[in-house]
Amino acid sequence: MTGNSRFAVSVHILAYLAFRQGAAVPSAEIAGSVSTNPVVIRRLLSALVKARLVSAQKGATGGFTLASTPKNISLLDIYRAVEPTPNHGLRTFTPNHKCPVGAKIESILHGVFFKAQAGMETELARVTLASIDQELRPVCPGKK
Amino acid sequence: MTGNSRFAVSVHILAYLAFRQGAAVPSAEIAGSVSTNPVVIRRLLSALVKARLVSAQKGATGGFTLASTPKNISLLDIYRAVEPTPNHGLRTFTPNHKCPVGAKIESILHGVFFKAQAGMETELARVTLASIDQELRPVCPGKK
DNA sequence: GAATAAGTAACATTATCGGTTACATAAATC
DNA sequence: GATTTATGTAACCGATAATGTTACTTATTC
Repeated sequence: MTGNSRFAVSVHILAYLAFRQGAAVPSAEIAGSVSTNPVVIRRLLSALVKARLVSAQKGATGGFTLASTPKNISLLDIYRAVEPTPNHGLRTFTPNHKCPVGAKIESILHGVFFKAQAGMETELARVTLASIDQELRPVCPGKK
Repeated sequence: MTGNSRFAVSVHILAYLAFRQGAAVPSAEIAGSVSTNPVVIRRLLSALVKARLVSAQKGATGGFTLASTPKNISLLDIYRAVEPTPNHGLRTFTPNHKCPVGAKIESILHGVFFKAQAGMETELARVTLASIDQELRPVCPGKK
């Protein structure tokens, strides 16, 4: 969870694809739902395609579709596809190794962050696209 | 966990104070261990003092000391003191509410992020300054 | 009153992110 | 096969945020 909206938008994208039930959806349509530029959507979809969560079809009648069933896609899958390796602020953190504290704190912090990250990912792994789709659908049951 | 190093540096600061065992430590000394400017340290300490984790003393012989024993300070306490309310990228996320997906996804994501955050905080709550101090100390057992 | 140190405002620098334009590539339809 | 539609990316701009730095005020000790 850095400060960006990549993960949030990506979940929105996949939720939208699930909602459209297998139709080939162009980036412009998704952008309309997210309220952003189609290129922003395509950038994220590029990562999601590489992670094999989504399939892309070029050309007229082309667009994006889910690569597996919503039940088989967890939010952790999405998170890992679009979030760069979490650095948790250790990017610019270079303590003074001549100090006994500075020398050891970095590896200690790595351990802490690893556990914190694992705790978060456990929760993300519990949620599937199918469960989100369920939350989404009841409100508009007749949608094609 | 945003993208900044506030939390990492803050843990370093408090670990340093624990290591110095009750001595009044000036910001310049801490800055030497962290390898940064004393003002950066004081800025974070300002938040830590407000959260009652640290006491400050002005003037000659002044400096900072822990406000409670390392055993009673968890990393979650530190996290909450220095990290602004986590927004997880929902800051700039304003989907199209006219779309059935855009209308509901925001509250769904809030729920997801809340759970993910809770999973992370549970892990941070498990770690105390005392346990970090223990990891730090064996290497230089004779330090005053 | 001299020295030390916290507290804080102000500013510069840099990095990152989101949005945008532009263009190449590919596929379907006429 | 030309037109249309859509993905795939590169390139750039502007806003925002984080970090470092200078400078100055306030408070305390000696």
